[in-house]
Amino acid sequence: MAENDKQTEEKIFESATEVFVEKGMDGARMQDIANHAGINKALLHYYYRTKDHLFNAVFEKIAKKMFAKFAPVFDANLTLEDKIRFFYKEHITFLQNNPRLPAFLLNEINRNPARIRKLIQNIDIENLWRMLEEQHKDELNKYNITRESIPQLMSSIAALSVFPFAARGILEGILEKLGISFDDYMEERKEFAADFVIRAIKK
Amino acid sequence: MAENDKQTEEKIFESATEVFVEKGMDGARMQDIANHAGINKALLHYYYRTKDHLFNAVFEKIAKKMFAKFAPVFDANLTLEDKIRFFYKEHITFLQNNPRLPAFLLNEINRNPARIRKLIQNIDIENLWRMLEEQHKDELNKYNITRESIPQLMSSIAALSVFPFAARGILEGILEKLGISFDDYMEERKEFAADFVIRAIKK
DNA sequence: TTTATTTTTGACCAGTTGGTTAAACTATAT
DNA sequence: ATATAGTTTAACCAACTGGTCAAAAATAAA
Repeated sequence: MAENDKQTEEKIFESATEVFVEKGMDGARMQDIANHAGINKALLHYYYRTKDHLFNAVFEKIAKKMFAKFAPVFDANLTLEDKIRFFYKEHITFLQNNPRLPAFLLNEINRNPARIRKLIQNIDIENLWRMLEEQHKDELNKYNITRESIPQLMSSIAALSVFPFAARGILEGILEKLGISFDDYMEERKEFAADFVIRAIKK
Repeated sequence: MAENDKQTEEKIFESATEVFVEKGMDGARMQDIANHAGINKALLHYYYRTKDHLFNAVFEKIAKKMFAKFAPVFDANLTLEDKIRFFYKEHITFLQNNPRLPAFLLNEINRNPARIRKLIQNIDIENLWRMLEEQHKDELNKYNITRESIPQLMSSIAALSVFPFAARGILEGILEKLGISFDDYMEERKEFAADFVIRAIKK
């Protein structure tokens, strides 16, 4: 019964995602995932042979979902500054809805760097730079952006939105003492980060 | 024999640090730590009653070491811009020598946010702001820094140096395709991050 | 040397974990 | 209805894990 199949398999996948994201690969228990899905533990192994298989399926989906959020920026028909503003609005909103993803991904990537390599291989940065150069060739001379500085710039842009979520546990503690909620801080950040980057790259 | 005591206890602590940082609390095995220290597993429990005790000791020491690196910036007798340059030089050099610390700390903080709260409570941010205001009262009007934007600014500054290490697994993969080594990227970053921040805060 | 104290060890244990298996159940096809 | 194939379960297992304990070894005190 393909219908029920999908239901069960999906239920397993969703439960696994929740448990893995919260506890990490090492901390997650197959029994937890089974309970969470309301099924027998053996059924997990029926659909996904091992814990590793299940984890890899979950990890790959999440990683792709995360990377996909960076893509739209490059084909949007906007000025460079508006692209930056657009990116932070979109990306931070996405992370607000999936606040545990950064910490999960960073941790698992660190635990097994090889796993992410396959996904990275599909990214063509040279081409990315060419697109950027073409789309903004007339306004690019107003900014401190060169082909050489792209890695530094890109990682800085990502850092400003990803880091606060990855470091939420500390940040929340500090903000609390100042009477600021993490949500307010993050909402404010959409604009702050964009302004920050724009000023930093302006000649 | 207090002499030998210290030796053994220290050897355990160092081994535990290495294993915990590499594998995390969940991934670390007491047997691994014992092997690493060249002693019997029961001896771990003799000095540190449980895995939790041992982990907490390790975690607290590392967290304090990490936070301590932020402090010198506030009492150095330098202009604001030089303080920023000084910070990145010092902080990134420290992380170059302890490249796994960011991922470890972020992960464990995320796994148990309560643990870090105690350490944060000692930080007086209001006082920090007062110091900054006093030390740089004549040059502060040249920058876009207000009491309200301090959390956004501070977290941004930290993000630029910490994030690349936390995301090393991804970053290294991307840099590799461009023929850049992580070490070169990180060395370059000491200056890039400082310039980036300084331009971003300048009026 | 003898005694008392501390440090270190090997053997062991109970609980947990990922994974297996044979049987029961369900749905589809003949 | 009955055989067939796919789905789900309860019971089970071997390996592993943190932790214990009594005895041995090493050190200090008498």
